[in-house]
Amino acid sequence: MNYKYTQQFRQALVEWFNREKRDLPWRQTTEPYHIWVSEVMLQQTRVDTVIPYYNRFIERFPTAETLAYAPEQELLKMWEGLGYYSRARNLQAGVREVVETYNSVVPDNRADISKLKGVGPYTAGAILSIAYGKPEHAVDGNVMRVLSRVLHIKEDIALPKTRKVFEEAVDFLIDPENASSFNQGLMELGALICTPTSPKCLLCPVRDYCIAFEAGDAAQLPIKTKKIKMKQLELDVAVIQNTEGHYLLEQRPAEGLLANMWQFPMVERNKESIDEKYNVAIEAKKPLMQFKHVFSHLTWHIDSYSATVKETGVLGEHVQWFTKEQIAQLPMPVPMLKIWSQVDV
DNA sequence: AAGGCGGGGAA
DNA sequence: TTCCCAGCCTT
Repeated sequence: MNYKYTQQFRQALVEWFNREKRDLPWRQTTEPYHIWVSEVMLQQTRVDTVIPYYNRFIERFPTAETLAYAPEQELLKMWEGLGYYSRARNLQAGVREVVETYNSVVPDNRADISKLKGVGPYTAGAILSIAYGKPEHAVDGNVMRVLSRVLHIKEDIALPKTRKVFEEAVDFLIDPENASSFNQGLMELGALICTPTSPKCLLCPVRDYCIAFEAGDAAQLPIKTKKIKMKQLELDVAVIQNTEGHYLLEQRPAEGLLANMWQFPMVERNKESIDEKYNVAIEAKKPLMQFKHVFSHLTWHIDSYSATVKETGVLGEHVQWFTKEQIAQLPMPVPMLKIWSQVDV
C-alpha cells in the first residue's frame, strides 16, 4: 500500500478514541457473549436505538446458556421493534451451537467463529478484536466511508467485492497492540466526525493523514451506486372482536418477512376479502387508521378498521382468538402495534 | 452478484 | 423524499 502515515494514523485514532469514546453499555465489558449480542443488534441499526434493547436483553438473557433454549416467542418479543428479526433467530442458533459444541466458550479464531449462524465477516472481526483483542478486520459501513476518504479509495462500496479492498486496508493499518480501540475508533470516527454528509473535518483527529481532506473531496466519498425502486402493497387490516371480547390474530409463516410474528387479519385490497380468507362474517365495521409502513424493500399502504363477529366457521391453522392480556405477550411488527394502540380496549 | 430482510433518525 | 445505519443469508 502506498500510504505513508500508518504509524501516525494509528496513534492519532487510538488516542482520540480512548479520549472521546461514548459511554455505551457494551463498552463496560469484554465478555464475548455480551459483545456478540451488541454487535448483532447493531447490524444496520443505530446506537441510540440499540441501547434500551441491549440492556433489557442482557438482563433477561445474561449468559449464553440462558439464551440458548429460551422460547422463540419470548425471544422475538424481546426483539420486537428492532427489525430484521432473523437476526434474533440466528443469534440464538449460534449461541446454542457455542453452548453445545464449544462448551459455552465463544471461539477466538475467525475460522470457527465464522461458522456460527448470523456471524459474518464484520461480526466475526468485531467480536475477535473487541472481546479477545485479536488484530482482525471489522469492516462495516462506517469503516468503508472513513477509509474511502483517508486512503482516497474510489471503488463502488455498493459492490460486494469491494469489501475485500477495505479488509486488506485494515489488515495493513490496524494497530496490533490496540486492535479493539483501533476498530472501534474507525467506527466511532465514522459515527461522530466522518459522517456521510458534511463530515466535520476541522474536528477530525486524523485530518493530517487524510488524502481526501488534502484533495478537498472528502464529502464526495465514498462512491456508492444507486439502488432499486420499492414494491408497493395495499392492505386492509381488520381488528375483529367476538362476543366474548376476544380478538382474532394470525401467525405469519415461519419463513420470509416478519417470520413467525403475529398480525391482525390482513388481505390485499380488492383482491381478497377478510370474510372469505378467515372464514368469518364480520359486521359493525368502524374505521381505525390509514397509514404507510415502509420496509427496506417494500411499502405497505394500510387501511385498518375494527369489526365484530357473531359466529365463525373453522379457523385456519395459524389463526386463533386471544384476550388482550395474551396479545400483550405476542411478538408483533410495528405496524400492528400501531393499529392495536388505536383500539380502545 | 443481486435481492430479501425492519425500523427509525437525519438532512 | 432520500439516505443509511457497528450486515447476513439465500439464490
